[in-house]
Amino acid sequence: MSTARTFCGTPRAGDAGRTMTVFGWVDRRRDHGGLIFIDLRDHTGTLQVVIDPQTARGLGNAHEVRLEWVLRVDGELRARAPQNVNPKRETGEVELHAAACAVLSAAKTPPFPVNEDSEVEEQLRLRHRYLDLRRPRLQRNLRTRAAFCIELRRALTGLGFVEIETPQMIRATPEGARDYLVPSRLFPGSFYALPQSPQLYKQLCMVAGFDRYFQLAHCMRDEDLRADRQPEFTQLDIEMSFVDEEDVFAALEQVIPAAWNACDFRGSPLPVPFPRVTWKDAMGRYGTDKPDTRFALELTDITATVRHSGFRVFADAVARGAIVKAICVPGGGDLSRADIEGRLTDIARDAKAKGLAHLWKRAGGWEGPIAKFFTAEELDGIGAATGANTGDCVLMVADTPDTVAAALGALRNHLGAARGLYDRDRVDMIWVTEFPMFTRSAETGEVTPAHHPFTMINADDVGKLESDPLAVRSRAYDIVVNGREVGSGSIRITDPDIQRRVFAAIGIDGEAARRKFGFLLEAFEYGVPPHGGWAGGIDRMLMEGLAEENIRDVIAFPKNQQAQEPMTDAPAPVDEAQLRELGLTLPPSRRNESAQPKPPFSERR
RNA sequence: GGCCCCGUGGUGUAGCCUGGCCUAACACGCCACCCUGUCAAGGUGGAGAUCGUCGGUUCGAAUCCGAUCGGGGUCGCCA
Repeated sequence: MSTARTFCGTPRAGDAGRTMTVFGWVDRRRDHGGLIFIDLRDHTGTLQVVIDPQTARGLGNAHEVRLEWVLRVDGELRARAPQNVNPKRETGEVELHAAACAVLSAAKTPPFPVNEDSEVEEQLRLRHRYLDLRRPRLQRNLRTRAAFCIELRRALTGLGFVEIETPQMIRATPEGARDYLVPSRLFPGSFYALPQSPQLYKQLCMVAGFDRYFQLAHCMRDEDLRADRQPEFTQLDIEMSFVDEEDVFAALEQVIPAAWNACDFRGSPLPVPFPRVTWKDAMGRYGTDKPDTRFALELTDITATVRHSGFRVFADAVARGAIVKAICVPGGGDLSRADIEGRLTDIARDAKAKGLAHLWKRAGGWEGPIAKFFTAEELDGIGAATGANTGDCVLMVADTPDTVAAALGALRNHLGAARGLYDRDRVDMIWVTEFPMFTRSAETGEVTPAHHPFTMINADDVGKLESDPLAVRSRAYDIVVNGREVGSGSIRITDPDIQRRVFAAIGIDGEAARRKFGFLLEAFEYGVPPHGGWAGGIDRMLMEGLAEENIRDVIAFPKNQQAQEPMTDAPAPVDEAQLRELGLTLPPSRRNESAQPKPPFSERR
């Protein structure tokens, strides 16, 4: 088809009189009997094609044309009569009078509307993803995704970053998420793993002298899915040599806005530099390490105020070492006792809090079932600490610092969304810094790295590595957008002594370290530059930019919640011969499943 | 693995709480015919659903109960 092609969305009044050829899908048809209008669609928009008796010779079958048929139309573009102009349409001043119309492909009636973004059951959309992708919203999302990525590449390349591909089949590491494994044919019983991230390879690139690396890296993690989590996703991965945090921040504050602003996300540029909050402040003020800073509703500590109060629940808890914190809901006077003791208390309890106390500040003074337990001074103190005004409601939780943060943080997020405390088009992209180096695992009680074990620690805390590891701050940092973590990074350890002591803190001795990460440690013995980097979820950034609530809507061919792909029915059993070649045998209980593939989606419902 | 929500023609919904006027409604789509200026075209007529599945309660179940399957959200999990 070497014919010069005109895109459907492009002709304007000034093009009237031109003879042109357009290709596209039938978006709508309006058949008046003797006169037929067809709106032909491609990715640029739609163009009205007119088939009338004067020009319709040879187009006698035009009445049979249906939605989603693929047509080629040759004709003359004409200006519409003034009364026929459609101002709602980009191409509304013109129309193409068909001289010839070729059906390149007929189409079955689609299983759901393609010419509009109506709600459709997601499984059906995924089953016919090619039709879903043909619809306007996903066309926009994926084209924007491509634009975003090309701008990232442009900006990074302009800053001297080198794009390097790292392997997709690598050695499994037991740490972190569950690996997807790939069996080796030549070494039966041995497996590759698909990368959870290119972490170690990019550090090796630093050793290799590629002092500014980047990659739009595919990462695979076999964990349960969420609205913002797919088993296979894409990270903007960068690493830089001879840098500290400020250099990494500066690079990303240049690169991300360059791409973001080129996409005109939500109509406004990203504020630069990104505001910073330390992990400690984030936990204290917002109750989470990924705060949504679009609204205030901050946590305030009222432990001292209620320590000796007559409200025994608080006083006794504080005596046992608990803290008490509060959030003040502006205008929360409209929260009923049923609201608070129902939905809001459920949220607090889900976060392990034992309960949720509340006080209303009314015109006549403090009210609520527990108001009577506090002195006037204590109530004034709570009011002063929380900044409560008449008409507000103060919600309080007494517990361990972690539980208080989790409960009030969850309430804060809930109330922020439910009460519309922020502009929905606002985007807050912030740094969270100074994460703790280690956390204590809830179930095993073991000390584990909060980020990963190659993260450098704060120089001031080196002395605490053995004596008080949980107090050691790391040089790790996250980027958080509207309360969603989109990426994290750190300055890495290049000092063998520090690395050894960090491993020791998490129970990895020299022998284990050599076994697991020997290639990295050995590489570091040959001249390693100080380095650090960052990796961020492209999909999540696009979600925020495009205001999409689900990661699947920014990915061309995503998996469903069971990590299946309904279009191809992956994963699927394989032939016995394939297994044999790989030296694999399924346990008898699984053989039947293997021998009898699941019925295809169409038969499964 | 836990918890929550959803499942009704091709699509999206109503009906369900309070069982019987449901022989299941509406919009879009689909089919046929009419129609030369529409653009969410219009008009007339039509086809299309054993209400996810199985079981129970009942004289009677889309509706109540139980189980199960499928989808989504979430907690755990995601160094």
